[in-house]
Amino acid sequence: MIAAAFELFLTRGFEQTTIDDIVCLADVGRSSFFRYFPSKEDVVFPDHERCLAEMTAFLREGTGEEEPVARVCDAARLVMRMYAANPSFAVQRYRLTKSVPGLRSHEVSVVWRYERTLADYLRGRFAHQPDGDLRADMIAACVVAAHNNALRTWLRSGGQGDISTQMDRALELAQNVWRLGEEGEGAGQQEPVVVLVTTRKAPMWQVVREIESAFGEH
Amino acid sequence: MIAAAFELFLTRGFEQTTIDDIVCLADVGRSSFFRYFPSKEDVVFPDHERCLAEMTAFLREGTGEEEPVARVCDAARLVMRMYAANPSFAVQRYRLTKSVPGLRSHEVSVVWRYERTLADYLRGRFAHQPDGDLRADMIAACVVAAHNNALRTWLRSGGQGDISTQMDRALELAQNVWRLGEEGEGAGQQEPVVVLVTTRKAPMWQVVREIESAFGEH
DNA sequence: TACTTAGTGCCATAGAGTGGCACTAAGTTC
DNA sequence: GAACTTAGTGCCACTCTATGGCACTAAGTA
Repeated sequence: MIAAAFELFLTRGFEQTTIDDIVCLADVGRSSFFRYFPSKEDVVFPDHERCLAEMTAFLREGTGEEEPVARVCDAARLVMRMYAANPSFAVQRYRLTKSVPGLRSHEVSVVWRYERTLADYLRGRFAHQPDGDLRADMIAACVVAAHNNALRTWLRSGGQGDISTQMDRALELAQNVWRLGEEGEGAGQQEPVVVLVTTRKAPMWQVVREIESAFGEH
Repeated sequence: MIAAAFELFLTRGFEQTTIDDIVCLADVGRSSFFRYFPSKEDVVFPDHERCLAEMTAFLREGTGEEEPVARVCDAARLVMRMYAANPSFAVQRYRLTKSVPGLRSHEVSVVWRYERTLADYLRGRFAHQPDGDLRADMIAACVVAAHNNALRTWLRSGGQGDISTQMDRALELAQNVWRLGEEGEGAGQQEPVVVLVTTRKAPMWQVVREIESAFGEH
């Protein structure tokens, strides 16, 4: 059915293809189509449901000791692998999705479910932190954006070359942004820290005066 | 029509309400409905199209001198103000959207258009930077996530109190994360900076020694 | 042989969304 | 003032998605 659907979608277009056309070509009954795919759009994304379940399981099976951001990055890589497992199919689907608004919005809501899955995991990990929910949502959004950026770059190039190196670069950037953020805030609230920022050109007497005023009565 | 639709949606449910029901109650013709709203879902989000146009215009009318991240945060505030202009309507819509999957996915694709608008603006501003597109996508995703987090918190509380303070907090966190990221990379390469990190408990002689070693021959 | 159970196909139905046609009300041109 | 555009509206017919009910087959089971 998937093969038949794609053949028709790519030749005569998505809207121009009816369910009847597909089931005729695939030689199955009309109701069988809807038994496997909830809607016409779903035949274009047949493996997302399974991948989403994998991601949920992957995040659940952690020990709770892992670095949270690294964990969601690894979870995002599951989606990447699903695309990379079948490059030509992925590229065909990308071109189709790009040109059909209905498919695009369907894909967007699928992506949103991935993002919610990641965010819910992070919310659990950040439950103790102040602004934990906010940070969780932002990090999840960041990771998904990085993932999609790398994925789309690869898809635009026709599925040539290696995705994983570009994906690593993108996810690493996301990870760095949030690693720096956590160190700066987390440690800062436990114990007061004095940070002096100046240039080498500053005269020493001025540096010493700034230190004295920062330390106060000490 | 909007009032009639919401009255029916809230009493008997979204799926249980047909277009005929709405146009009967509103006393208009059936085709008039589709002349104003492309789909049944769109009657729930009547002002997003206008708001999206406002956001596009706001980002276009900039001089190009503004801090990019601050600019997209201000753009996000346009959406907030649209919700805040009519709190009771916003809360009704929130409860409706939360419970109807079809409306939820429709809202998600609307949010996606906002995110793309912000990302496209940032891509333009970061055109010269390495990884500009990637950073643009991630920042846009972050800002949207922060905005939605604050907005949903406010909507869950029933639209009570002031959104803008919570929104400021959320957007400021997003801004800080990306400001720190840029300073660390961009400014750090232009001029060497000495950063001294220590605690108040450290004895002064040790602080001075660390300063001397940091400044070296100076 | 009779009885479940999963999988399938066929049929009827509701309802979304599209397009065509006619009508009205307003302004416009001659 | 009469004929003519133009926007806005209502009505109607039609296509297609999606749902649900019913019957049939095949395979295993008592």
